[in-house]
Amino acid sequence: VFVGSSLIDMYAKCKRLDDAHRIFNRLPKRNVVTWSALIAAYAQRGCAEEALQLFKQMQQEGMQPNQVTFVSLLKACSGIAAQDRGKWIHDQIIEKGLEVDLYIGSTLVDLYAKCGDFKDAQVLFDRLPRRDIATWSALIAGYAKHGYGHEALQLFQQMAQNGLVPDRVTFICALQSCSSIAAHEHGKQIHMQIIKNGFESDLRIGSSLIDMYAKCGSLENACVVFDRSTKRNVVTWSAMIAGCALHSNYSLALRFFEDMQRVGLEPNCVTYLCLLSACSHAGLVEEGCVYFKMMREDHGLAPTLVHYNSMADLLGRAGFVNEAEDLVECLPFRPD
RNA sequence: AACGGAAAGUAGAU
Repeated sequence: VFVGSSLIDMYAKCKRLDDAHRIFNRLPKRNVVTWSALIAAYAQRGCAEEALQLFKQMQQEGMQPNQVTFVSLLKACSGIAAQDRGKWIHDQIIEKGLEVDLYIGSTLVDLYAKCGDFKDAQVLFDRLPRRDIATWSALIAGYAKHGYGHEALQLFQQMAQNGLVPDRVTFICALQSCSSIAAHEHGKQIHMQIIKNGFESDLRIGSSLIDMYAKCGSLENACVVFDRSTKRNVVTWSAMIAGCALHSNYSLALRFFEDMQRVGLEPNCVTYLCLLSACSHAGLVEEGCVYFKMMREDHGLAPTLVHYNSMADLLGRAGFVNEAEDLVECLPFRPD
């Protein structure tokens, strides 16, 4: 049973869910870990229906779920914002008296927050006997995701008052909260805390900082963060190009686009989207068309629906309404 | 042997 469960986990972590399920079907003996491993695998890959289906099958066979099983099931529900299904799982958790579990509590907060039900999320949060940094982050991220930047930042401060030290995830959530409401001063303060906590060289924190400053109106500070950074990857550069686009600074965007290639980095789909956005904001139709071609011809990147959308935006903004219409009609995708 | 907070950081329109 141990070997079988490990095999399922291994195949799942190699993204080979079919093989994981095949192993599962062939096992002569299964315990709660075996079931939970496969349910977790589906939940993590966003296959909520499969996870819930397995749970029903598990119950039919009389196998009792444990904390881990429930956490994975809740995650499956929150992944597709299925509050009704989540509530159904929640009821069973209450029946078993498992709501007090730290992981289950945090995942429940995450579920309600992701679904935008802040009333239930808050009530639950308040009655949990144990909370850690992930519990707080789940609520903060939920508020930030739904555009409640002020509430998110307030919680972030409250968390510190409760003696909890933010980690990378919490900092990124806090920075995103600042971005969403252009809270420049809060952003600067959080930046100082990041330095104090030694996270400034983190790649993800770095691009979040660039994004935050640009969205808070300071392309200058975004450039300062970029210049001071010691590690940069394609996301760092793309965040910078996105910032230039937001500030309608096409020439600077182009300079970053060229420099990133000079240091040996390949632009990806998002990089091109940032660049197209820069062209669009600057009204540079010809340049935009050049880059649209270049992404396939020079970098082997097939334009996706969002790239076509961006081109339609570019043409439409510049007054080429007919051309934009033609583009939408010839779309190799279903338009959204 | 299985589990929680980041769409794990960057992009369009509104």
